[in-house]
Amino acid sequence: MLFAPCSTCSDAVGPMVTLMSEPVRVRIAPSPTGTVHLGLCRTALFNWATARRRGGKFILRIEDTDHDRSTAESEAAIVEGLRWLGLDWDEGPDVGGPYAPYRQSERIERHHERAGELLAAGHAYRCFCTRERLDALRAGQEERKETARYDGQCRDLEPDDVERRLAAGEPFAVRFRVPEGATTFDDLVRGTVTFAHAEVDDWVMVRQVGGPTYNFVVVCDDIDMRITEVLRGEEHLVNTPKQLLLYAAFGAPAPAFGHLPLMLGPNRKKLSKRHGDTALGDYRANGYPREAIVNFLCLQGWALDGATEVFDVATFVERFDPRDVQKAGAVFDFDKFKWLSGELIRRQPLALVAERCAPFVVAGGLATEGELRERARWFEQVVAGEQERILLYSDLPGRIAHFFAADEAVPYAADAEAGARKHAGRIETLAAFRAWLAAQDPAASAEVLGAGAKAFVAAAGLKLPALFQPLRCALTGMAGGRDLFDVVVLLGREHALARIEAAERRLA
RNA sequence: GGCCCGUUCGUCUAGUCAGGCCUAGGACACCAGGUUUUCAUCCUGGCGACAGGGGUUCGAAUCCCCUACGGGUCACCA
Repeated sequence: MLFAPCSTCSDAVGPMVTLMSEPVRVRIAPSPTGTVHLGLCRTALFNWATARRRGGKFILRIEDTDHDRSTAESEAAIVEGLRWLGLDWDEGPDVGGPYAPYRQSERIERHHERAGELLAAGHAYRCFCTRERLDALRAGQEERKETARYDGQCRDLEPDDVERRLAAGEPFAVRFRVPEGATTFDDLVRGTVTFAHAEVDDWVMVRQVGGPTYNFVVVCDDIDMRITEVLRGEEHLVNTPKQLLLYAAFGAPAPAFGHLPLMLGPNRKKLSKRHGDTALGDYRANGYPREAIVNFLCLQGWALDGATEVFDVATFVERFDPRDVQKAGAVFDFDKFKWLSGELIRRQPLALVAERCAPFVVAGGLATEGELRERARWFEQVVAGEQERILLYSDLPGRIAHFFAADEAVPYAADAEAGARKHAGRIETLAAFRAWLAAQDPAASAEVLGAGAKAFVAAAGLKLPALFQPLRCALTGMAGGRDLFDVVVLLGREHALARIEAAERRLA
């Protein structure tokens, strides 16, 4: 439908808006009960991409209805962690928005109000059953190998009876009255899914003590916040009929649902702490670039074109469609994650890599932040030689520690020293090379020194390793690594000479 | 156990909706070469999968059914 152009504000806004499909509103609704799990990050990423791609809104809502387990620290960690990944939200507890508050614990009154509506309309009923009775009921059902479910004892109490018990102050829970029939919905990821209502229990919406439960508040809030699409983990698939029934009871349009495949551990079960790190903070602390984390998370259940593995988040936003998401669970491949990390680091600008590595160098005790800043150009050159060799930012300190060592005490790795000692004439060769190096122009470049060194070796009638292996050990104490003359230049000639002289004693 | 979902190389996946373009493509890992003073990068090659069985069809990884296996979920947790 088209609107007649408004005379006072006649631009394209009116018609444009109506021509576009209704703006999508998606959300991520974590419970602040622990560390920021990678599964949450992926769900957030997919929802965020949905909103950004289609010009909609992405909302952060904190599900802290479990008072005992929810903490402010955890909420802060979620906000901080998701932002660190590069996600942003249009509405949330920290940024506000038109449907505030965005913390469920602050919406309790509204939930009670909504429960009252369902009670009044007969879609819900009060249940006076005690915990003991329910426990006994379940125990009996389990013993007879029956499906544990509520037996409907309070489903059709006489109104008088209810009044009397209320007046007597008997505590009650509110249960949803599940109707006969079945619920079918079109899952964005899985296609048509059907649940028979006989399988859906008359579940508790409001506890006797402790307030409204998840399945109830999530729907209340999603309705109030005008959520149009729900992308969440597959563990929620079985909750969907309960929630759809609630939308129907409220007479509210239901959002589209899409259930993402679970992220699995090597044991093919839900990724858990037992089989490696699951918290975003672990990867962050281990030196994974945020870009690699995002890229890898994209690859868990989704593929760009089946061939391109490395891509940026803008490309993901441009191309992501929940309908392309894989249905089967994805086993978390730690090796590939690490490979991707290295791949991303190699593509980053040198200055950025240096900046990201610096904290790890400081934490490794090699230098202070101030020292690195003072020698920023030098440090960048040090990083330059390692950029293509490290997989994680945290790999750097171990690889460049020798630059910070005392010349006479460069730690020699066993394989480096063994390689050096293979050469019988090593001491003489090193001494001769030291004399040669001392005679070179102190400002000579690595290229010039390298070419000169090769000529030196040839003139001495040696093979290249006869010089390079002992020399590499002398300068770096390592068996492999960057161009040796880069090391000489970075070290400064005096230090290089001192290290060679020390090696002449240490390798004797 | 009931219900629901799923099943392509060891792993992540393309191809499945619109059956022939698939003697099933890419990536990680692994193996073998090459490049490099060394290590890493990089290049080349190799290994390696449509869970099984029926059907529909001229033709099935793709559609249908059954079986097997795997996962999720069965709370007054979220």
